[in-house]
Amino acid sequence: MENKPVKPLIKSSSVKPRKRAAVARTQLDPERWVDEAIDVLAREGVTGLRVEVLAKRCGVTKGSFYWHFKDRQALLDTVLEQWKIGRIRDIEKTTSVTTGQESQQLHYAIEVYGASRNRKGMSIELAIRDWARHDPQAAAVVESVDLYRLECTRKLFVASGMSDAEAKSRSLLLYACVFGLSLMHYTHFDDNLADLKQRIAERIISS
Amino acid sequence: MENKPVKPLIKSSSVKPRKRAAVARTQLDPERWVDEAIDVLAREGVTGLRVEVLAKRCGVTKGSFYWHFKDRQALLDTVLEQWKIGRIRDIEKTTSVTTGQESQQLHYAIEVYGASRNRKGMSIELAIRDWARHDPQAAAVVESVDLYRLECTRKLFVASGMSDAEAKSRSLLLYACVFGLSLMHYTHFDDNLADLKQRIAERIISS
DNA sequence: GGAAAAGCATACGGTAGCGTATGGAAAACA
DNA sequence: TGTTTTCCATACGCTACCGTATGCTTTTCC
Repeated sequence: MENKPVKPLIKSSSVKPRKRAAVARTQLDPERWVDEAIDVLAREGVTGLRVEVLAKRCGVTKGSFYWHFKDRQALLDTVLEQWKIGRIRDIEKTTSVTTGQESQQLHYAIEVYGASRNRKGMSIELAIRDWARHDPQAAAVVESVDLYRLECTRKLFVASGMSDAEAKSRSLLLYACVFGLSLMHYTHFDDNLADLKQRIAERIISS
Repeated sequence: MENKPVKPLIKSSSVKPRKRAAVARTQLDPERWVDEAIDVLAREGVTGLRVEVLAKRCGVTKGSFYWHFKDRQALLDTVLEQWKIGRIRDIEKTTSVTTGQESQQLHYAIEVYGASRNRKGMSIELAIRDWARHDPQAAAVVESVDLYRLECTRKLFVASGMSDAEAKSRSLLLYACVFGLSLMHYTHFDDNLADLKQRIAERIISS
């Protein structure tokens, strides 16, 4: 008995090109909401993801939000789904091999996560993992992403000549270390962190 | 111009033994509040740490809370401080060496954090680390604990015959891996997780 | 150009949370 | 026993949220 119009959570990205590109009254599509949501998520965690706060960031009121989304949970679902899609795409890009370069590829994978330019990506990662501690749905998404990642790097280790069991353990060690490092505060542990990281990467990858 | 009585945040644990051990109206000391707070923190994170919720768990109203603590922040401060003290004490216990057994000690350190019996301890750890992402004060506490831990295991690696630089990198790798693993969802990655963990521990510790 | 739909604003009711004010009961003290 | 502290309950004002209802304005479509 829905008396409200059907609200596509993600507008079928097909058509409906808006005639006016620049307009006073901003026309929002759900993607905009999701983008802002992920930004807030990175900064404040899932508990900071509040409808009215988001609306203010978008320059509208919640009247708009509740037109695009059924409720707050619907937004959260979309955020999770979008994150998952983005991660899978990213993993494939990061671990696509040019045969014989598996070691470099693995080093690159580590580097990517540690890079300071990727701070926001890691913030999202951590926020979602914290979210997953209380939310089964988020946990399921994290698990699927984890398994996909682990599988991709496992293949790289195997391709570089390791046994399957060893490759699996290295794969797990790699990601555990990457996320663990982003969780720690070790800036003042040593004055040559680059060397430290280099040694760690070697330990994870080299035979 | 404080018209309120001075409220010791942590009661000078000296005296004032209550005559009646079992009494209808529960007499609460701040320790009780902190214990409950840490429990809630483990379950729900710092944002779930709300005064009235806590009061209900203690079987009182917030009137009691605001007698023991100036405000919510005062409780949070105490929680952080108590956690820090507990961690330092724990680290010393875990890494106190009987010379010649450094390797075993390091294996034990890894095991302790991964153990399922220690689930709550790890939940607190993760909750506080997430807290530290938004709160400089929590970040400072985490950093001091991290540096202390890193230093303790570093000594163990050195004692087992490694160079200082190598010991530092192993120390960092050890804790990063421990925390990283607790952040991941890899249960279905392999059907022999014990073997996987064993290999990882070896990789971290052995020369 | 007029009807229909899309997109948003405004206003409302309701809950949960923080912190204060104040009073009352129980314990300690004298 | 009477007074003073301790400790807690109750009641209040305030803010930040969520979700709904309703109406206004702009597009879209015929």
